[in-house]
Amino acid sequence: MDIKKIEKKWQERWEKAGLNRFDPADKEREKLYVLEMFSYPSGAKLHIGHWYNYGPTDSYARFKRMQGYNVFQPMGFDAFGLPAENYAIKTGVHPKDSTLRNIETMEGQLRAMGAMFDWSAEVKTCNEDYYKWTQWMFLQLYKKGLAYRKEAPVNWCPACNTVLANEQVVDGKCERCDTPVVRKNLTQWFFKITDYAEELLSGLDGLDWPEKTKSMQRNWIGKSTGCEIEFECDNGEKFKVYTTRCDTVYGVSYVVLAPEHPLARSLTTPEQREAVEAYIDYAARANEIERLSSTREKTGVFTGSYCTNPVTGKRVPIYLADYVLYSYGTGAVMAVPAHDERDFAFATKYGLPIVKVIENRDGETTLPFTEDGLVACNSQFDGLAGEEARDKIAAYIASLGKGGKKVNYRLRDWLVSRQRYWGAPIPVIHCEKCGAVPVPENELPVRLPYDVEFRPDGKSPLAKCEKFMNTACPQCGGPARRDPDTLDTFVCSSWYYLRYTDAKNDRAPFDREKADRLLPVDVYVGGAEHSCMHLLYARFFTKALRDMGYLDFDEPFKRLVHQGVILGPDGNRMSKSHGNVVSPDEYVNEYGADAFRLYLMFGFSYTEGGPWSDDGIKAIARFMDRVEKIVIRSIAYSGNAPYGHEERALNYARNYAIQRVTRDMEAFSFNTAIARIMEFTNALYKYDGLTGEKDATLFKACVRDLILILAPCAPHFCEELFERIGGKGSVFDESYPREDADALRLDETEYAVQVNSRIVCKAMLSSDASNEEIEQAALALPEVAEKLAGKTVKKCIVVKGRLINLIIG
RNA sequence: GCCGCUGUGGUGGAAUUGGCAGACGCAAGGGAUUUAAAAUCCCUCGGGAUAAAACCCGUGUCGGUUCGAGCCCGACCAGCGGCACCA
Repeated sequence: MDIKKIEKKWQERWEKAGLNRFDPADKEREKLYVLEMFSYPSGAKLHIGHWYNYGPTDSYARFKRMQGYNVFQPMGFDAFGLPAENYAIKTGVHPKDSTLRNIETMEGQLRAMGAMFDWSAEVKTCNEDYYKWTQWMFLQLYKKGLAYRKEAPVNWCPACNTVLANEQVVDGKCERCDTPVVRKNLTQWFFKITDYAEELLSGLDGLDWPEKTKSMQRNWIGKSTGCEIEFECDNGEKFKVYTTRCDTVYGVSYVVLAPEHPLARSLTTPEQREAVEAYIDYAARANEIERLSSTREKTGVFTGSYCTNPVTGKRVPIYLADYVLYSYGTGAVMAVPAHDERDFAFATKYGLPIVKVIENRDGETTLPFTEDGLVACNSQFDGLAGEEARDKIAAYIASLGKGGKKVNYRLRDWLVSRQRYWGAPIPVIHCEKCGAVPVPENELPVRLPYDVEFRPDGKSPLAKCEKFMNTACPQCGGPARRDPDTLDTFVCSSWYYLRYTDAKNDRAPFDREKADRLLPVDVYVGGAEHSCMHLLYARFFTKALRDMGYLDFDEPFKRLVHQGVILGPDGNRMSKSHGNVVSPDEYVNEYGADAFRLYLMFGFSYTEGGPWSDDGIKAIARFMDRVEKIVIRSIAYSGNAPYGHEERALNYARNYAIQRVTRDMEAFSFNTAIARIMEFTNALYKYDGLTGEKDATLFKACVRDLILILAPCAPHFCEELFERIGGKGSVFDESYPREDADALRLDETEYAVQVNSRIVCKAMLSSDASNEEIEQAALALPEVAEKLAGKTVKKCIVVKGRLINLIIG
């Protein structure tokens, strides 16, 4: 078979017949939205990871199409982002030019793969017709109060004199120059994802996602139930602390505010002023490496002020320490050194009292004792423990009007500003009179200018482009400046699955009816590295758009599958620096797209991945060769043998294969699906090799089914074979074979016969025998009789169709 | 430190979810065909023991539950991934 020729032939036919497209007019077939995470065009070519993601998933989509679904499988490009910009900085090639060029090659390669992508729905996030709507999304969130601006610390590289994205910070250092990154306060745009923390958490329960991914998201959201407690300072100022251990409130020996806490300075006494200022300065300068270290010694400073524990009435000193995070809870904690390791370390260092108020129920109480125990502090709560103690004490605090139960989340609001060029400009205008004014929707898109100096020199690249920056305030008409920042690329990818449903719409980001019809995505396939970013952001967008009335569903991705990672032959992640990158191209050239896809499907457990090895790729070519040969042989097959034992065996093999392959394809268990197809092929060879008259009708029907069940996994190849045996039109317009339950019902089943749980022999027993009959048959076996000699059967276990176990003694 | 996952032949990986461990392949060895090679086809292929069999051992380690454990429970070891001063 001339692979190159048939690939081209069928790809053209599919395109012409519109076979790859979702048919919106067809209301008969049930829709099925199969989505692969779109491509990131940072390199010019498809790598094995793309193939591994898209090839097998396309086979799944084709399989579902044959099962009668109206399948929608779009593809596009996540085209904004740092790599293109960094490449530009290095080489001088404009990000737009390199990106569009990369997209063009990748698109060609994706088409050559032979996947049934619906290219009529293609999106490229860097094009105006897309980012216009990304900006529109920003404006809707802004209107809804879900986008806001505040000053926040960002990663700053003092050597490059620029802000870095989180992804650019590797082990606390700048990825380009290895300089430790420091924090710097800048005014930034945020999305209020925390408003949805609870729903993002509870919504996970109903999703058909890998448990690992769900637990990562749960962890990331980090719900914690605790208690807020208000402390009043000597000067009358009040602040709240947050604790999950309000049962230890009787043991508070000091309180700590984060150095950034707004009361930090006002609570400082004149004598402490100098030390406090020095400490605040020190904390602000602490670099990422230091901050990341949990073994770092605790530091802090006394403010000079005191406040009162509302439960005990005791006065305790107020400290500042950077082991308290301003961004979590209230930015202030009560310190109970006896029952918290951090407080214990701090109190020990600064000579603060350590007061034990919880006793270990089962043994000695060695401090710090951080587990649940009995309250023991001469209070009305003595003797209570754990949750009960916390409930009662929280209720008591609430009754004092000093706080009460409170839920907190670890999740932070999403910082979306980037001081970068290659992204969607933030559609906001800053006016001296009116402040931050959103760009009116009818003025979108805010175009990203082409001629911009994007080499880093400490300023946002767009800020240096006067033509871009200078504009008029939409509110007062006076001179104003545009926001010089661009949106995080994750904003672009948070709604692309919606745009696919209506990619050409120039009046709206998507049509509600179309979106509601196609969504949610039925199966979403992509790498696990996006567990806490993209997948969480996309869920947030869906929920926010729902609440704004643009959608009618709660979750974007019903089922999620992560393909594994194909590593280099040395077991390391493929990378240029490791020198272990394997290119798919040479294999695709030599063996063809189908063989390469088949090999990826057969050689790995899909969700596991593993080190690349081409050991078996020849075997796949051999397998395809065997299939082709038997198909050709079947064409001239003749014979009219009566339906006998061999025919039944062949028909069994056929139906067994259909049954198992159907199940395995559904489960993304591609390696076993192909193993079953190989077995069926072997059965055909076996039948063919028999002497005597053959049943040509059966044989041809079997060969036809072989082509059909293999078709999703080797599309061009099977189209060609289907045509050879006289099939009309596309094999993908055929129904996927269904197993015949009768053919799978055998008269006799092989049983493993055990005596005292050890296998004695095997026996063919009637399939519809009762347990008693099976037992009798087993007892009649000579091997069993031998073991039984003189002993009695105490128990008999029968597993229908599998084994019988006689317990004797 | 916390959370999660994984551990099966020389090798990639299976195992109907508690029921014959090692499907399907690869590699290896032997044979057929061939002047020869490639290709193709057939046989063997977890370990031990044996002339061969019966038999014994075997799913990271050690225990447990069960008629029966790769699968469930407990403790540990190793590797991978995520989070990490979240009060």
